[in-house]
Amino acid sequence: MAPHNLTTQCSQCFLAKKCIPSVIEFSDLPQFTNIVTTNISLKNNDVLFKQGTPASVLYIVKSGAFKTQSSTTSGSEHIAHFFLPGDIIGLESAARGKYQNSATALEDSMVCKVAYRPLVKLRQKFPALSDFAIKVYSSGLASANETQNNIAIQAATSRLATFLIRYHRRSNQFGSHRNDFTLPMSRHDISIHLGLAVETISRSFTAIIQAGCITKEGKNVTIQDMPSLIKLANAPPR
Amino acid sequence: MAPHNLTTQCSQCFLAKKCIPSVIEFSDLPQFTNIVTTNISLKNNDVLFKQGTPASVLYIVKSGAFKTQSSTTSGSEHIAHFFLPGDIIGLESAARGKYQNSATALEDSMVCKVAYRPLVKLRQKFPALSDFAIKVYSSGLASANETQNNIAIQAATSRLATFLIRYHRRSNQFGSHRNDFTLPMSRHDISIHLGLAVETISRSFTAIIQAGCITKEGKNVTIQDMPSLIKLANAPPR
DNA sequence: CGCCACGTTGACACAGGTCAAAACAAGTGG
DNA sequence: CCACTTGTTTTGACCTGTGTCAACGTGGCG
Repeated sequence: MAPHNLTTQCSQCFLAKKCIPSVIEFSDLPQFTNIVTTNISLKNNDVLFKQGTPASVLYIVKSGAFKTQSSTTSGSEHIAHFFLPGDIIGLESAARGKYQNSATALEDSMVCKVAYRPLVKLRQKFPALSDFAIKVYSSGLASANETQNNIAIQAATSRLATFLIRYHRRSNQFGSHRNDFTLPMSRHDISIHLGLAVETISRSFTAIIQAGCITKEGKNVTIQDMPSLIKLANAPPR
Repeated sequence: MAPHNLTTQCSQCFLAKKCIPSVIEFSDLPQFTNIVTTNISLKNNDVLFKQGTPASVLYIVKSGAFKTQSSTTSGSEHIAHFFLPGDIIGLESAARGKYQNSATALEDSMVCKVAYRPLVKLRQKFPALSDFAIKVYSSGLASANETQNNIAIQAATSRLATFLIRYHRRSNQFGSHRNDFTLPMSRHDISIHLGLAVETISRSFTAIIQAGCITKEGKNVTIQDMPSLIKLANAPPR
C-alpha cells in the first residue's frame, strides 16, 4: 500500500515507533534484533501456524494481512480476528502453550518472528518491554471485547457497518486519513467472522451502498458518508 | 459456596496459589500486600466501576460474582464477561486508561483492589510478576476468543449449551468435581451476553432439559448427561 | 396479603438462513 | 487471444428460527 521499504531491519523499520523497538533504547536495540527473525515472506493462503500445534512464537505483521480461524470438532468455523501491519499474532496462545487458532495469510505478506522464551529473558532486562507487552495485551482484550459486542448485535447490516467502521479506523491507524480501503478477505471470511451467511453479507453490502454510505468495487471500499454509516451501525436491534 | 475463611490476608488466602502471591517469594510478600486493599465487601448490584470513567485499578474477585457490561450510544447493551472467584476485572482497560465496561456485583461479593501504578513498579522488581500478568492476559484473550466463537454460532440452544459447559468448567476450576452449579446472573443477563432474547434463553433451557442433559431449579443447574450436552453444543448450525 | 420483578409459555411475524441459479472474476491450456 | 474450468459474489425465492408482543405463572419482600 504505502511505498515503504519492506526489507529494512528493526532500526529502520517504518513500524518501529509502534512496535517493540519503540520501548528499547537505540543502544540496546541489537539485543532485541538478535532474537527477531525479520522479513519472512508469505504467499497468499500460506499458513503461519495451525490450531492445536505447540505455540512458542509471536509474529508481527509487517505487510499484508492475516486471519486467525478456529474450527470446532463439529466442523463449524469462526474467524476471531483479522491482522494488519503492526498487529501481533499469537498472543492468546501464550498461556496454554498451544495455538488455539490457525493463522493464514490473506495476501502476499511479510512478518517478523519472535520466540516467547528469549522474549521473557529480555523482558527481565528491560521492564519497559513488559509494560509494552501488557499494553498490547490490554488493547487486544479491548478489541476482542468490541468484536464481541458487535457480533452480539442482532441486525446484520449494523454488524457489517460496525465492521467496516472499525476496519477503516484500523487501516488508518498510522496517521493517514484516507476514506477508502481494501478488504483483503473474502465475503465468506467476513460472514463467518460476523456469524452470518455469505448471502447476508452480500445483501447487507448492497443495503449499505443503497443508503449512500459507501461505494465499492470488488474488494475496494470507499466511505462516502461516515455519519450515516455510523447511524446504520447504531441502528436499534431490529 | 466453599466454607473458606473470607477475611484472610493474602498469605492465608485460599486463592493465594492461583493469585498474584503465587509468583512472589513469601519473604517478599509484604511488598505486595502493601499495595493491595483486601476484602472489600460489595452488595448485590453494587457497581465496581462505570464505563467511561478513568481506569487505574484492577480488582480480583475473592467471593461472589460480577458482570462487565457495556452500552452503546443507541442504548443496546452487551455483557462481555462474567467473573468468578480468582478472576481479575479491569484488564482490558489498562491500555486506554478508561474502563470500557461497567462492572456490577451479581450477588454479595468480596474483591481485592490493586492500583496499576504501584503494580508497574513492583513488576520491575519481580519479573515473575510480569510473566504472571502476561499469562493472565493471554488466558483472558483465549477466553474472549472462545466467547466470540460461541456467540457467532447460529443455533440458540448450542450457544446456551456451550455457555453452560464453560461456566460449569469454570465453577470447578479449583479442583472440585461437582456436577451442579449456580448461575448468579439473571436470564436477561445471559440473553444479552449471548446475543439472544430472554424468551429464547428460556426456551433453550427447556429444550436442554427435555433432552435430558440438565435439570434445574431456579438458578441451580445440575448436569445430568454431559456427553449429550456437549453434543447439543456442537450441533451443526441449524 | 398484595406488589413487583423475574421467568416461562404461547401466538405470530419477519430477518436472515438455505437452496438454486445467474453473473462475474481469475486462472489454465490450447 | 479465446474457450473452458473453477471459484467467488450477487440475486432471487422460499422457509424456518428466533424476535416480538402478550399473557400467565412464580417467588421475594414490604
